[in-house]
Amino acid sequence: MKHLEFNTPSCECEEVHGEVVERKRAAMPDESTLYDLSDFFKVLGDSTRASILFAIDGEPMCVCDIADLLGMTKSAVSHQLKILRQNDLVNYRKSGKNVFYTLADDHVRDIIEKALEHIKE
Amino acid sequence: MKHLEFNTPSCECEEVHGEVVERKRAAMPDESTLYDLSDFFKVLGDSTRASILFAIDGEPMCVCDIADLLGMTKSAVSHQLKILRQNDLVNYRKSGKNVFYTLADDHVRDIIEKALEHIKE
DNA sequence: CAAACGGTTGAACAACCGTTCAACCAAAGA
DNA sequence: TCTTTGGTTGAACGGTTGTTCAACCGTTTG
Repeated sequence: MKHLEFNTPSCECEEVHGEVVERKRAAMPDESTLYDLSDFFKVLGDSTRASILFAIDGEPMCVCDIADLLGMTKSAVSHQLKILRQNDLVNYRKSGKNVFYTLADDHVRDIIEKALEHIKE
Repeated sequence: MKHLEFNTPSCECEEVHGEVVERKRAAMPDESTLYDLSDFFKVLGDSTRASILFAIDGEPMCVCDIADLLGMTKSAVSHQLKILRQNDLVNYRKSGKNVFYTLADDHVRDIIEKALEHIKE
Protein backbone atom coordinates (compact mmCIF):
# COMPACT_ATOMS: atom_id res chain seq x y z
CA MET A 1 0.00 0.00 0.00
CA LYS A 2 1.60 3.24 -1.12
CA HIS A 3 1.38 6.84 -0.03
CA LEU A 4 1.15 6.03 3.66
CA GLU A 5 1.36 9.31 5.51
CA PHE A 6 3.85 9.56 8.36
CA ASN A 7 4.35 12.63 10.49
CA THR A 8 7.44 13.83 8.62
CA PRO A 9 6.29 15.32 5.35
CA SER A 10 9.73 16.49 4.27
CA CYS A 11 10.79 13.07 2.99
CA GLU A 12 9.82 12.68 -0.61
CA CYS A 13 10.14 8.90 -0.61
CA GLU A 14 7.37 6.66 -1.86
CA GLU A 15 8.37 3.38 -0.26
CA VAL A 16 9.59 3.34 3.33
CA HIS A 17 10.23 0.53 5.80
CA GLY A 18 7.75 1.97 8.26
CA GLU A 19 8.27 -0.47 11.11
CA VAL A 20 12.00 0.12 11.11
CA VAL A 21 11.56 3.86 11.14
CA GLU A 22 9.09 3.75 14.00
CA ARG A 23 11.36 1.48 16.04
CA LYS A 24 14.30 3.77 15.45
CA ARG A 25 12.31 6.88 16.21
CA ALA A 26 11.43 5.47 19.62
CA ALA A 27 15.10 4.75 20.32
CA MET A 28 16.41 8.17 19.31
CA PRO A 29 17.74 10.49 22.05
CA ASP A 30 16.02 13.79 22.83
CA GLU A 31 16.64 16.57 20.39
CA SER A 32 18.27 18.64 23.13
CA THR A 33 20.60 15.79 24.02
CA LEU A 34 21.64 15.53 20.39
CA TYR A 35 22.39 19.25 20.25
CA ASP A 36 24.36 19.13 23.50
CA LEU A 37 26.33 16.16 22.23
CA SER A 38 27.26 17.70 18.90
CA ASP A 39 28.02 21.03 20.57
CA PHE A 40 30.43 19.22 22.85
CA PHE A 41 32.20 17.59 19.90
CA LYS A 42 32.15 20.89 18.03
CA VAL A 43 34.28 22.40 20.78
CA LEU A 44 36.86 19.62 20.40
CA GLY A 45 36.65 19.86 16.62
CA ASP A 46 39.06 22.76 16.29
CA SER A 47 42.80 22.15 16.25
CA THR A 48 43.56 25.31 18.22
CA ARG A 49 41.26 24.32 21.04
CA ALA A 50 42.54 20.73 20.96
CA SER A 51 46.10 22.06 21.19
CA ILE A 52 45.20 24.20 24.17
CA LEU A 53 43.75 21.18 25.96
CA PHE A 54 46.94 19.21 25.38
CA ALA A 55 49.01 22.20 26.52
CA ILE A 56 47.30 22.64 29.86
CA ASP A 57 47.14 18.92 30.56
CA GLY A 58 49.10 18.03 33.68
CA GLU A 59 50.50 21.47 34.46
CA PRO A 60 48.59 24.80 34.43
CA MET A 61 49.61 27.43 31.89
CA CYS A 62 48.97 31.15 31.59
CA VAL A 63 47.53 32.68 28.44
CA CYS A 64 50.81 34.23 27.41
CA ASP A 65 52.70 30.93 27.60
CA ILE A 66 49.98 29.13 25.64
CA ALA A 67 50.17 31.83 22.97
CA ASP A 68 53.94 31.45 22.83
CA LEU A 69 53.73 27.66 22.68
CA LEU A 70 51.19 27.67 19.88
CA GLY A 71 52.65 30.62 17.98
CA MET A 72 49.44 32.63 18.21
CA THR A 73 48.36 36.01 19.55
CA LYS A 74 47.05 36.30 23.10
CA SER A 75 43.77 37.54 21.66
CA ALA A 76 43.18 34.49 19.51
CA VAL A 77 44.04 32.18 22.40
CA SER A 78 41.80 34.11 24.78
CA HIS A 79 38.87 33.85 22.39
CA GLN A 80 39.25 30.07 22.25
CA LEU A 81 39.73 29.84 26.00
CA LYS A 82 36.43 31.63 26.41
CA ILE A 83 34.69 28.93 24.39
CA LEU A 84 36.42 26.23 26.45
CA ARG A 85 35.33 28.04 29.64
CA GLN A 86 31.73 28.37 28.48
CA ASN A 87 31.63 24.63 27.86
CA ASP A 88 33.20 23.76 31.22
CA LEU A 89 36.25 22.12 29.69
CA VAL A 90 38.76 24.29 31.58
CA ASN A 91 39.14 25.93 34.97
CA TYR A 92 41.10 29.09 35.62
CA ARG A 93 42.81 30.75 38.54
CA LYS A 94 44.00 34.34 38.72
CA SER A 95 47.46 34.99 40.11
CA GLY A 96 48.58 38.59 39.94
CA LYS A 97 48.57 39.66 36.33
CA ASN A 98 48.43 36.09 35.09
CA VAL A 99 45.51 33.73 34.57
CA PHE A 100 46.36 30.05 34.80
CA TYR A 101 44.20 27.53 33.01
CA THR A 102 43.81 23.85 33.83
CA LEU A 103 41.81 20.92 32.46
CA ALA A 104 38.40 20.89 34.14
CA ASP A 105 37.78 17.21 33.98
CA ASP A 106 39.28 13.76 33.63
CA HIS A 107 36.36 12.85 31.40
CA VAL A 108 37.77 15.00 28.63
CA ARG A 109 41.17 13.35 28.85
CA ASP A 110 39.50 9.93 28.53
CA ILE A 111 37.50 10.91 25.48
CA ILE A 112 40.52 12.37 23.73
CA GLU A 113 42.47 9.24 24.60
CA LYS A 114 39.79 7.01 23.06
CA ALA A 115 39.65 9.18 19.96
CA LEU A 116 43.41 8.92 19.55
CA GLU A 117 43.12 5.13 19.70
CA HIS A 118 40.43 5.23 17.03
CA ILE A 119 42.52 7.42 14.72
CA LYS A 120 45.43 5.01 14.85
CA GLU A 121 43.00 2.30 13.61
CA MET B 1 66.54 37.83 31.84
CA LYS B 2 64.11 39.35 29.38
CA HIS B 3 63.67 39.25 25.62
CA LEU B 4 64.82 35.66 25.27
CA GLU B 5 64.14 34.63 21.70
CA PHE B 6 62.19 31.43 21.16
CA ASN B 7 61.28 30.03 17.78
CA THR B 8 57.75 31.42 17.79
CA PRO B 9 57.97 35.13 17.07
CA SER B 10 54.20 35.65 16.88
CA CYS B 11 53.78 35.95 20.65
CA GLU B 12 54.16 39.53 21.75
CA CYS B 13 54.71 38.69 25.41
CA GLU B 14 57.60 40.12 27.36
CA GLU B 15 57.74 37.72 30.27
CA VAL B 16 57.34 34.03 29.61
CA HIS B 17 57.89 30.98 31.79
CA GLY B 18 60.38 29.53 29.36
CA GLU B 19 61.05 26.22 31.10
CA VAL B 20 57.34 25.43 31.25
CA VAL B 21 56.86 26.22 27.58
CA GLU B 22 59.80 24.08 26.54
CA ARG B 23 58.63 21.16 28.64
CA LYS B 24 55.13 21.45 27.16
CA ARG B 25 56.42 21.80 23.64
CA ALA B 26 58.27 18.51 24.01
CA ALA B 27 55.10 16.81 25.24
CA MET B 28 52.81 18.09 22.46
CA PRO B 29 51.53 15.58 19.87
CA ASP B 30 52.52 15.84 16.22
CA GLU B 31 50.78 18.54 14.27
CA SER B 32 49.26 15.93 11.96
CA THR B 33 47.91 13.99 14.94
CA LEU B 34 46.28 17.15 16.22
CA TYR B 35 44.65 17.79 12.86
CA ASP B 36 43.43 14.20 12.58
CA LEU B 37 42.01 14.39 16.08
CA SER B 38 40.14 17.64 15.56
CA ASP B 39 38.93 16.49 12.15
CA PHE B 40 37.48 13.39 13.80
CA PHE B 41 35.65 15.48 16.39
CA LYS B 42 34.53 17.89 13.69
CA VAL B 43 32.67 15.04 11.99
CA LEU B 44 30.82 14.27 15.23
CA GLY B 45 30.23 17.96 15.86
CA ASP B 46 27.17 18.25 13.64
CA SER B 47 23.76 17.25 14.97
CA THR B 48 22.64 15.81 11.65
CA ARG B 49 25.61 13.46 11.47
CA ALA B 50 25.25 12.56 15.14
CA SER B 51 21.58 11.75 14.53
CA ILE B 52 22.49 9.54 11.60
CA LEU B 53 24.95 7.60 13.75
CA PHE B 54 22.27 7.01 16.39
CA ALA B 55 19.81 6.02 13.68
CA ILE B 56 21.97 3.32 12.12
CA ASP B 57 23.16 2.00 15.47
CA GLY B 58 22.11 -1.61 15.93
CA GLU B 59 20.10 -2.04 12.76
CA PRO B 60 21.08 -0.92 9.23
CA MET B 61 18.99 1.73 7.54
CA CYS B 62 18.61 2.89 3.95
CA VAL B 63 19.00 6.54 2.97
CA CYS B 64 15.31 7.02 2.39
CA ASP B 65 14.37 5.76 5.84
CA ILE B 66 17.02 7.92 7.49
CA ALA B 67 15.65 10.93 5.63
CA ASP B 68 12.14 10.06 6.75
CA LEU B 69 13.23 9.55 10.35
CA LEU B 70 15.12 12.84 10.52
CA GLY B 71 12.65 14.85 8.45
CA MET B 72 15.26 15.76 5.85
CA THR B 73 15.71 15.41 2.12
CA LYS B 74 17.58 12.42 0.72
CA SER B 75 20.09 14.82 -0.74
CA ALA B 76 21.00 16.41 2.57
CA VAL B 77 21.30 13.01 4.21
CA SER B 78 23.39 11.66 1.38
CA HIS B 79 25.80 14.58 1.63
CA GLN B 80 26.34 13.91 5.32
CA LEU B 81 26.65 10.17 4.73
CA LYS B 82 29.42 10.93 2.27
CA ILE B 83 31.36 12.75 4.99
CA LEU B 84 30.77 9.87 7.40
CA ARG B 85 31.97 7.45 4.71
CA GLN B 86 35.10 9.48 3.96
CA ASN B 87 35.99 9.39 7.65
CA ASP B 88 35.35 5.65 7.98
CA LEU B 89 32.56 6.05 10.51
CA VAL B 90 30.01 4.06 8.48
CA ASN B 91 29.89 1.05 6.18
CA TYR B 92 27.38 0.58 3.40
CA ARG B 93 25.89 -2.30 1.46
CA LYS B 94 23.90 -2.08 -1.76
CA SER B 95 20.72 -4.11 -2.05
CA GLY B 96 18.70 -3.53 -5.19
CA LYS B 97 17.78 0.11 -5.36
CA ASN B 98 18.58 0.64 -1.70
CA VAL B 99 21.83 1.40 0.09
CA PHE B 100 21.98 0.27 3.71
CA TYR B 101 24.31 2.01 6.11
CA THR B 102 25.75 0.62 9.35
CA LEU B 103 28.10 1.84 12.06
CA ALA B 104 31.66 1.05 11.05
CA ASP B 105 33.13 0.67 14.47
CA ASP B 106 32.45 0.00 18.13
CA HIS B 107 35.03 2.65 18.95
CA VAL B 108 32.63 5.35 17.85
CA ARG B 109 29.85 4.01 20.03
CA ASP B 110 32.18 4.06 23.04
CA ILE B 111 33.27 7.63 22.44
CA ILE B 112 29.71 8.87 22.05
CA GLU B 113 28.77 6.97 25.20
CA LYS B 114 31.55 8.65 27.18
CA ALA B 115 30.59 12.04 25.82
CA LEU B 116 26.99 11.51 26.88
CA GLU B 117 28.19 10.69 30.39
CA HIS B 118 30.21 13.88 30.43
CA ILE B 119 27.27 16.02 29.28
CA LYS B 120 25.08 14.75 32.11
CA GLU B 121 27.80 15.99 34.50
C1' DC C 1 49.85 58.52 40.06
C1' DA C 2 51.40 56.96 35.63
C1' DA C 3 53.37 53.56 32.68
C1' DA C 4 53.66 48.79 31.43
C1' DC C 5 51.90 44.38 30.84
C1' DG C 6 48.71 40.17 30.94
C1' DG C 7 44.36 39.30 29.58
C1' DT C 8 39.59 40.11 27.75
C1' DT C 9 36.28 41.77 24.50
C1' DG C 10 33.53 43.38 20.32
C1' DA C 11 33.46 44.41 15.50
C1' DA C 12 34.87 43.08 11.01
C1' DC C 13 36.50 40.13 7.53
C1' DA C 14 37.50 35.80 5.25
C1' DA C 15 37.12 31.02 5.10
C1' DC C 16 34.38 27.18 6.01
C1' DC C 17 30.19 24.38 6.18
C1' DG C 18 25.32 22.50 5.73
C1' DT C 19 21.23 22.70 3.09
C1' DT C 20 18.79 23.38 -1.18
C1' DC C 21 18.12 22.74 -5.98
C1' DA C 22 18.77 20.61 -10.26
C1' DA C 23 20.73 17.23 -12.90
C1' DC C 24 22.23 12.75 -13.21
C1' DC C 25 23.03 7.42 -12.63
C1' DA C 26 21.64 2.65 -11.68
C1' DA C 27 18.27 -0.79 -10.63
C1' DA C 28 13.49 -2.44 -11.00
C1' DG C 29 8.88 -2.82 -12.93
C1' DA C 30 5.57 -2.15 -16.61
C1' DT D 1 12.55 -0.09 -23.83
C1' DC D 2 10.50 3.51 -21.29
C1' DT D 3 9.25 5.03 -16.76
C1' DT D 4 9.80 5.23 -11.95
C1' DT D 5 12.41 5.44 -7.88
C1' DG D 6 16.48 5.32 -4.46
C1' DG D 7 20.63 7.49 -4.22
C1' DT D 8 24.62 10.50 -5.51
C1' DT D 9 26.71 14.73 -6.99
C1' DG D 10 28.12 19.71 -8.01
C1' DA D 11 27.03 24.52 -7.80
C1' DA D 12 25.16 28.12 -5.17
C1' DC D 13 23.38 30.47 -1.25
C1' DG D 14 23.19 31.75 3.67
C1' DG D 15 24.73 31.08 8.20
C1' DT D 16 28.50 29.88 11.22
C1' DT D 17 33.14 30.35 12.90
C1' DG D 18 38.19 31.54 13.73
C1' DT D 19 41.50 35.16 13.44
C1' DT D 20 42.84 39.94 13.33
C1' DC D 21 42.71 44.53 15.02
C1' DA D 22 41.79 48.04 18.23
C1' DA D 23 40.18 49.40 22.44
C1' DC D 24 39.72 48.45 27.07
C1' DC D 25 40.25 46.62 32.18
C1' DG D 26 42.94 45.16 36.35
C1' DT D 27 47.23 44.40 38.51
C1' DT D 28 51.90 45.40 39.24
C1' DT D 29 55.91 48.32 39.24
C1' DG D 30 58.55 52.53 39.10
